[in-house]
Amino acid sequence: MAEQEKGTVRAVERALDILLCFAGSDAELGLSDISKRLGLHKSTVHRLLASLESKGFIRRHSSTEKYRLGWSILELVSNVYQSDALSSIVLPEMTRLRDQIGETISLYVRSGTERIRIQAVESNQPVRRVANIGMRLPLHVGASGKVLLAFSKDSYEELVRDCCPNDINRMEFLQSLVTTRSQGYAISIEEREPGAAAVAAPIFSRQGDVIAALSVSGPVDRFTPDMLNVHIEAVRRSADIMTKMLAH
Amino acid sequence: MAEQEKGTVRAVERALDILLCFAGSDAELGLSDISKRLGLHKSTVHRLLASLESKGFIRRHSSTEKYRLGWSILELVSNVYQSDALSSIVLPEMTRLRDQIGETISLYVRSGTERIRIQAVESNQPVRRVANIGMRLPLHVGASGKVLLAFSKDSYEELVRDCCPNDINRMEFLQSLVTTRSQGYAISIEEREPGAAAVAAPIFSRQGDVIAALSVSGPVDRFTPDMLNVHIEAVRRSADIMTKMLAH
DNA sequence: AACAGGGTTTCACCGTACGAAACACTAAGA
DNA sequence: TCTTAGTGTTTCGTACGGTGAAACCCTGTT
Repeated sequence: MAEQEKGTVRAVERALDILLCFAGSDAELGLSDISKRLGLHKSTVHRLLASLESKGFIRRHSSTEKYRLGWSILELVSNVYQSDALSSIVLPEMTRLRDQIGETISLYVRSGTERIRIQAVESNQPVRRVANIGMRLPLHVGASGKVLLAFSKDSYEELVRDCCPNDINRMEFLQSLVTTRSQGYAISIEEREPGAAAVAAPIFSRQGDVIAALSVSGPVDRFTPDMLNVHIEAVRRSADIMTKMLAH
Repeated sequence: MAEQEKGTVRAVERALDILLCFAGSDAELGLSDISKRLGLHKSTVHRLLASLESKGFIRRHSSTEKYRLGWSILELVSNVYQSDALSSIVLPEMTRLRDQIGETISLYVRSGTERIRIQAVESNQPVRRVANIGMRLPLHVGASGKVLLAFSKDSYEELVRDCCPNDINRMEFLQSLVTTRSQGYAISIEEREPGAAAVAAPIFSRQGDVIAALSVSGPVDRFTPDMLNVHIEAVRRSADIMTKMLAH
């Protein structure tokens, strides 16, 4: 479990860590599962779960008696999208782009040393990229990660220090960012995941800051050199349209 | 703010109450807004917000400096749907029903004395019902509420005690539940909201418990007596199909 | 019967969460 | 310019709330 930051409430952080145990694919968890996972005493977890349950963030399944996420999360999710003009404004264009090129479209934002997929429109093809909203991915690999970094206003020193793992060649890391920046897009061929490829381009705010990466992704065998050029052209055009949309 | 329950952690409940301040349409809130709304001291709210922010449940907007929901909510929402077989399994049938009759389709579950819309497929018509997922509504009014109550295994005494407000005629309340139960569906004509009408039917679990209400809703002028019969027939058939889907 | 593993309850204690107050900053009004 | 109002941030003493430990309860397995 993470160390407590200054000015925060330990009990609250612990409760939120419990919630985040469900951020993966675990549908339900028992009290002991959580206790072991977080290294907290059973009675502590019991109380924290009772608190989460009292506010509807956790519920117990009627037959298994194990804990699941509650409906309060749903109450909040509408607000996430309402308050985030970005993903709702650009959704129609993402859908259009998906229909145009037939691959899965995703929108990523940066959060510290990671990127989060905040919106996605999946391909309709039988074999497709599954794009779970809310998923966190490393920034240093993948087309979208490279775009978010390359167009970031942080210095290269900061980027290397914060986002480049020790087992990666720093010069190559930087070079890929420089390349991405001059090209205006980034490509990833099985860089993050075997069998998957992606092309990404940056979306800018009114002030010229990169605020998101728009990504086209799919099975690598569909990303032939010819198709790659088509995707690059399309994703860049759409990202430009979105940048303009967000300026109004 | 609600009283603290036994066996819960006050600090955690307070933090979750802060999160639930965003369950409405407030995109962003200031520290003082929250402090006033919940009756908590500013420094308390400050600490709780720092805790929520440390785990990504809250973020501060770069220009306004006010608080908004964070991306951690998105991380959890995928799991809500994955772990809730109900809404993902029945979504295709909801979409088909929407395409068949052209009105907004919603799925509600009961949570205490309220119902929550856990899934929705909106009409494509220019004038339509907007259906925010996660929305909480009272159980004692509206077609879906009546369905959830009428087919509940709770005794009528319990239902009246828990769900019937004091300013409502209890005999009429009970009578509407008895009617709903014998008909197998419920109708609401501007009962919950001016200009809106709905028809709802129950979805049952394998064990015969009502687990959700399937609702068709739209502008009341479109719910003529003829259309009403069409909607009743359609929603009941779909609810039956869904009940069978969930049995496998 | 014993054991394991799930969750629930009780209790002493101490350190964590709290409220109060001061502080810092900005904007608006006189 | 000064004052006031309002926002958020920091500091500090204290008491009570959160904690871990242990016992307990229940169910299932050997």
